[in-house]
Amino acid sequence: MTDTAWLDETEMAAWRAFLSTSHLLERRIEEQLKAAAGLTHPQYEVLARLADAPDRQMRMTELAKGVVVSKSALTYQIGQLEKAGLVERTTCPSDERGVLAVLTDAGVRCLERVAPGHVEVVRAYLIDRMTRGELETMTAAMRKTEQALRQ
Amino acid sequence: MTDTAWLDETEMAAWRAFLSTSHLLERRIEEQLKAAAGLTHPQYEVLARLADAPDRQMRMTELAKGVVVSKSALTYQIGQLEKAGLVERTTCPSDERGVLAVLTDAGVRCLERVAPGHVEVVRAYLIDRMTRGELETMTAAMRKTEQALRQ
DNA sequence: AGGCAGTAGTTCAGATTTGAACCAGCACTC
DNA sequence: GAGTGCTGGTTCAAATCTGAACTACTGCCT
Repeated sequence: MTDTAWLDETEMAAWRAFLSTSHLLERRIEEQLKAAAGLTHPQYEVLARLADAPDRQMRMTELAKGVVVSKSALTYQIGQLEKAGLVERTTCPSDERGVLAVLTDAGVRCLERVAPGHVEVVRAYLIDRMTRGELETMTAAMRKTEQALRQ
Repeated sequence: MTDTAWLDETEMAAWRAFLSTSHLLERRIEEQLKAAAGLTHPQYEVLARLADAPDRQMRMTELAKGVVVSKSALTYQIGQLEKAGLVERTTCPSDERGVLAVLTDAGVRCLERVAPGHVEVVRAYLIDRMTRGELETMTAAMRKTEQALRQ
């Protein structure tokens, strides 16, 4: 415990920049989605993931892992989206205890309506401010961390 | 609204990687801090910022901006840290409405005790997985976004 | 001085998140 | 085919976050 490998200037700057930026961006996205459609960011992510999935449906646990929220948070959010008519629950045919979240037609339309504004923000603040090279470098770096954190 | 500039493969991959990674890392850090000292990540950040500040003290608003939380969240967290004896509140001498959050000696000791483990995680999952070049590239990219988001 | 817009913090209500406890169904063993 | 351990989701209580009032003080402007 005595020989801690502290972060040097460069490393600390990198960490702080990463941390602040991710929080600031999260905030901005949340604000935009709330204003545009009354959605939270996790809710949007759920819709987006489902839209990409085969048959527009996914298992709860799989979805939770993709969106990176706890199982209980997902249960809650799917409940909200269900109330809003954007998602439906079905019991999984192959596994009786499983639940499939299915994107409804209303959900598809909602996503189509909201996506442009959302992408706009992601682009304006993050993507379009990087060169192609930076983009690829960052992705590579993020992927390494992501992989490590997913075990 | 018809001509949305969607994200191409590379851009989408970058965005997804960034998003997932930041959430996963946040989760891991939160878990580590909770286990090691019963602190939340924002709480740790408050202590760390104060430790770096002249006289180990900072104005509430300034601190809130640094840590990237709402003013009310900071009020709450400072309350918690105060209960734990790690921080104290002082009224600002130059501005009667202002409040200074001051790190106590106990706060310093707590930070000294917790910091190594925290840095360890940041290093193990993020910093040490990047080359120096990647580190610098990422920092540059993050800084651009950060600056844009801070107006 | 007196008034007034703006800033600093707090309070408050409402929404969301998390981990732990829990129930049910699957899968494997003996 | 009963027993056992695991996995999938939900429920629950507690903690935290946010934005919207609200109060108090500052700094100008006249």
